[in-house]
Amino acid sequence: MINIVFFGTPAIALKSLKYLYNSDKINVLAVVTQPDKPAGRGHKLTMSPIKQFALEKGLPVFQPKSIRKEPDIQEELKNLKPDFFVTFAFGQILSQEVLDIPKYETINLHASLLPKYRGANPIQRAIINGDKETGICTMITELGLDCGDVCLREVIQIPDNMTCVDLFEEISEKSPELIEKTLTGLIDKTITPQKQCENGVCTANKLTKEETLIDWSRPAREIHNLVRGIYKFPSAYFIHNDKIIKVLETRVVKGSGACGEFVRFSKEGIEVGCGKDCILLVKVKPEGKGEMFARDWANGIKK
RNA sequence: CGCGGAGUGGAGCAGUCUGGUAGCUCGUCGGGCUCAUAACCCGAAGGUCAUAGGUUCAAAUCCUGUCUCCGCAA
Repeated sequence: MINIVFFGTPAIALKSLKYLYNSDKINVLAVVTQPDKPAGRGHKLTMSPIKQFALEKGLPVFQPKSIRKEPDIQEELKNLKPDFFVTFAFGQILSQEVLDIPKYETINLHASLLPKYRGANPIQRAIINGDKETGICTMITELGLDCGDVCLREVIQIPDNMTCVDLFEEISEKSPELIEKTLTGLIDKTITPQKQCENGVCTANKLTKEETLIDWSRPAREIHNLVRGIYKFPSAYFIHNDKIIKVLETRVVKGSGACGEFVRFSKEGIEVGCGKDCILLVKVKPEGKGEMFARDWANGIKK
């Protein structure tokens, strides 16, 4: 039985926690997650999906504002005598004091093929950049940003119209077993962590508001990648009559026209001119409205 | 009580300020035409205007409560 403490916050890590909780090789001692935060409309205090699960199962939950600065919680974790810490989208930087707590190592699951896309936003970046494949890695956590030695990796293909929701789903499906294999492999010494090749290093920065505004002078292909890369949150958008119009689904089509101009209305949607080719708007979400087909939206705006 | 938008035939919208016959762009159904890359012409069906009260001779429209959906922000 391998004793672990699970560090995680958002939904993508939930399947992994469930899997490890139900595994007969793993014993989850406790869960560490971000503090409850006001979220959503009305600013209701909301707990993370990870905390919700932990509460249901009666697991101890720790919610440090910053784990580095809370020796009390560190002490409590030490008393649990964990073999490993497992982190997956936890959202806080660990310190050496924290890394020293588990008997063996701290294992992190990172959603990219390291050393590519170290950092905050690997999943969406892979799609936005038009990559054909990405993946998941387990690694030994060290102090730097996602720079530790890699234990196991798994490649995931990115088909042409995959959205980041699809990719999130696939990653959350495939991660649990990879984590379990990593833990058992490290115990059996069948896994030898490999240094990351320093050549291919690149970081995946957080998205800025500016990036999510569609620039019609870009090639249609790039706009399409942006749209599917940040579907369905926060979504790429443009402004029409002072309203935010979010773009949820697009296709690249042949054609030409002035950048940002509605070139053609069809049964499929609205074709808009771009830097190269045209982008077909299929589904949109105008400010204050629900999701709708672009063709329906067009019915309301044309005079 | 964080700020704000919206609920009108099957879809997307206008009409609400300034109360007085339910309108537009589509879809559907029927008929006609056909060269038409959003086909075109003619016709029809389909709405207790989210919901509950109130004001009024008269409410989609003004007032009050409730429900639902959404954008920002975090």
